[in-house]
Amino acid sequence: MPTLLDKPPVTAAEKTYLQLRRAIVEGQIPPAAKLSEADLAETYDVSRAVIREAVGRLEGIRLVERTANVGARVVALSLEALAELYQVREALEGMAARLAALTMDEREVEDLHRLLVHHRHSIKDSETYYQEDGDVDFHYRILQGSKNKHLIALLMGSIYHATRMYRVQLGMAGPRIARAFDEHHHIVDAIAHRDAELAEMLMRRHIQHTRQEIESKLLAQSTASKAKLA
Amino acid sequence: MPTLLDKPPVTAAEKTYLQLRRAIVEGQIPPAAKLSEADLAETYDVSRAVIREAVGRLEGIRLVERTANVGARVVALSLEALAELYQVREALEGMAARLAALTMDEREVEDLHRLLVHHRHSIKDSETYYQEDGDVDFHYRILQGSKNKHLIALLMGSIYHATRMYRVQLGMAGPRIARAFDEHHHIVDAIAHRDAELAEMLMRRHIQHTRQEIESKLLAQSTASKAKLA
DNA sequence: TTAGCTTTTATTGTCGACAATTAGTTAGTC
DNA sequence: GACTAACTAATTGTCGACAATAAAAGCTAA
Repeated sequence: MPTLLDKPPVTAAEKTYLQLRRAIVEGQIPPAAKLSEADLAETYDVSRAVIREAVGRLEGIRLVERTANVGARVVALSLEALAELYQVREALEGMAARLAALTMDEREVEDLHRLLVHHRHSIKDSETYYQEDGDVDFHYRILQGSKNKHLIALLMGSIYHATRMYRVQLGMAGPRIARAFDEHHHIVDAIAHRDAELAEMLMRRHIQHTRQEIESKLLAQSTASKAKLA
Repeated sequence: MPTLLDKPPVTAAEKTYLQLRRAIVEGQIPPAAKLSEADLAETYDVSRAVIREAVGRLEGIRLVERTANVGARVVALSLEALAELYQVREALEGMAARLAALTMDEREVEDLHRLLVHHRHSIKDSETYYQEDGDVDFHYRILQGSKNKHLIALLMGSIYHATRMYRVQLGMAGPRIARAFDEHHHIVDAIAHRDAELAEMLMRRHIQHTRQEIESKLLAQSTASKAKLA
């Protein structure tokens, strides 16, 4: 998965930020967990100042909530927060698809088609191969095609991490394969035809479906844990 | 203007953050200016650690860009950055209006109408009274009506500050009065009628018009400074 | 046993100092 | 005069220590 920071980190704070972000998103540090600066400083072998910088940045991308004089905590996952996240994502990625339809050049569109062909082969060869990476790659390409750095920073610097966090916690292998592929295909067609309106609409619908999938999984999980109590 | 942080700041870092943010948005610290931690620490009578926290937060809301080992600089204003900002704003506020149409209750909608009536009187009594505040208040109300905390945080915590910064630098007194009022009115009508689609469309168009206004002002200003050289 | 108050402990916020890096200045060469 | 290398100064990044605050623990009375 390409990231905004493909360059190696320069400062210890940045390196620690990346490490912490990964630990949170992948679940080593679970949702709602309290973050202790002293503990983390020991774990990562840096001073507390470095941890504070890193945690401050994690707060900025909404993976962490900080309370003055109390400390920082990983955000808790909830249906409400998920809905809010996906409404934001829908708006931003809809706009990204719209812009992509207007600004992507022929070669970029070709690359996108080629990516789809590649994904189709992956689906046939192995249903577990390239599932989430394919989806992420697809969205990444559209986003780059938007040519809007602000949009890119918002989605890749923040939204996508939160999205991934839900997936990891729900043990989701990746997005729906066949239907998602169809949706990808239609989106690319709209972009290729420079139909910004349609591209946006299809992307937004695609995001809505993804949201529904995660919501039902989250509901099923909380129902299952309730059944355990009975 | 109501802010997300109506409570007085608890920590020195937060207080300094608010002060710095204001200084940047209102132009006391101009765009592209280099920020010196030592100078700022002296100016605000705090330690450098406090400044670093505050500047880190300003980076998180994209008012400041930081380079490792070099320092921080207020973002430069440009046509390109303005376009990107407004594309993001359009997507988010369009979504906010859509959600407001779906979630605002009758009393909230009434309050919104009352606000419009109040604005109409302000326009008649004095064309300079409540111009920008009215617009901001309007958008604030819609945003609150969306009931999406993530959306609210993005717009009020970041986007609106950048928007204000452009206005201040361009010496703009506020938004277009008569036409903006009409647009506000249509948006409120759509919300009152629970027409989410229309509310979103009208809000997005409203934002587009605002963008065009700022762009032409920015162009006029850069043309004028070029004419001075000749 | 529970609730409220006080004390203790742990943690966060801020400080000044040292280490590391970059930008600016100066001297030498062509 | 222009360019380059070396040196110096300024600034940023990180450190450990102290101050301030909240949470936890302990004690007492009802």
